[in-house]
Amino acid sequence: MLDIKLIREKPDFVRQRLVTRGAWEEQFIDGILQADDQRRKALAEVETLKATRNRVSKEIGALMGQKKLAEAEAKKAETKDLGDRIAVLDQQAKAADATRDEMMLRLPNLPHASVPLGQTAEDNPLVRSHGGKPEFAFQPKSHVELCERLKLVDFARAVKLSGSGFLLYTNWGAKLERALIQYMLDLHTREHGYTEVAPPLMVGPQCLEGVGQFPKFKDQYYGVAEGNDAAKLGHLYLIPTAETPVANIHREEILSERQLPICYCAYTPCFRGEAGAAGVGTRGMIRVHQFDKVELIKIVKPEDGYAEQEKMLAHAERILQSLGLHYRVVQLCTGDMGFASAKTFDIEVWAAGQGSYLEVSSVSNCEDFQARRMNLRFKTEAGENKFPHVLNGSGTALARLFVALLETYQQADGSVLIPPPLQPYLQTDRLIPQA
RNA sequence: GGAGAGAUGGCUGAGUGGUUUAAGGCACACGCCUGGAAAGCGUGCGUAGGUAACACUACCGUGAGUUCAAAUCUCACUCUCUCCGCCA
Repeated sequence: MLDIKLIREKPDFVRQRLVTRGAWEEQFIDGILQADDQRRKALAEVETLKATRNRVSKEIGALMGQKKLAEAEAKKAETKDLGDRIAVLDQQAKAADATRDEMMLRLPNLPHASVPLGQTAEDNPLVRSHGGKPEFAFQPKSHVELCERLKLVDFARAVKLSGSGFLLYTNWGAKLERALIQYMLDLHTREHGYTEVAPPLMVGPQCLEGVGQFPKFKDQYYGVAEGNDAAKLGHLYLIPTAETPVANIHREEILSERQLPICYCAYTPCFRGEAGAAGVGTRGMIRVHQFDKVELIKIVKPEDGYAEQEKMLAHAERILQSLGLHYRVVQLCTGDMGFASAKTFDIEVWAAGQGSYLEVSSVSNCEDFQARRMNLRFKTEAGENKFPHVLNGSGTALARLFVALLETYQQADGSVLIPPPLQPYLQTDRLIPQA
């Protein structure tokens, strides 16, 4: 959520920044200002009336104490109709408040001044590239073929269980998935200073609203019902990312400055309806309804926000570097950024079988946008309450990383080499085709 | 699912209609005292809106209601704890 004071004082600046994102929501600004004005006018009036009422009520109390009942009754008559006017104005202020907030929740974050202007992913500048594309003396295979030959994923039976867009990892596939998760958690907790958490996989709507997934993208997530009670549908949602529960851990709290920065990492499955994404049925593991991810979350002082984002990006890159994968980092342009983000870097790993780069990480600083929505604050040494910056980054997403590993390390004989960091977890240095 | 108890500021804990616009304690900050510290003493110390600054307004789980006046009375809901049942 944006600061209402900023909208009030610099509406044109806010409008202009929103337009750089291609956000049609800038049209809400006039409505917000109008509702805000109505709210403030109603409040100013009703507060004066309440002050009067409080004063007279106190006088009545004093008169009753002195047994001056007649005078007390006279005073009561005096304030009799005050209550009705207060009720009406209270109602007006509340209605204006609700109208304002509903629109405020629909405004995306403002891009940081350093974010390049652009409309689509085509306009995202390359930041850097690491390693080079692996070269093969043979035609590299797609992960789908490799998975089938190595019996790592049973695509057909997953469909039988849950429909398209789900994966059934088998044998070494399941082990490789688990090894990757554990390797990444170990690296981030041991060497990058993150505290591991294992959050709930179902959350209430306030968490989705807190990080900015609601209300705009409400139709993209899985709501769950308890038993056959359809009335309970929508009380809980399957998390689309660990960001949803983990960023909300300290919602509605006032942290002390000494606690910052708070750094969490979490492994969770992620559930996404991907409504509107044409042909989820894209063969393979690249776009699925459920995938695993190790997520990084930081809550930091505003002045540290962007330095911490660089560090988080380096932490995610370290995973790919240590696994010997070729990747590139791009910065998202204004038009391609997510709803809550002020500045985002994506990491894309090279998938030789696809002949393309796959997004495996997105590292965003949401500044105080989410903190405002969650009412998450910290108290400075000077005793002032401020909103911290909240950062999230994938470190990294599985499925696609799995794809890149297989396609990068495939050999002419159909086997796949396991890079050294994963060997202790798997107790093998290669996967060999099954009979 | 059944029965009971409860929800007050960072914590603890008083408060059953009007000097409570939340007592006392702990913790915290500053000062005095001290060679230094502890103890002791003094001052300050919730959140948000509002103001140049005051004033003022709201908030005692949430939402409605009664009243001139609600932490306090009424109703509904939510959550927590204890016991029972079912269950991995």
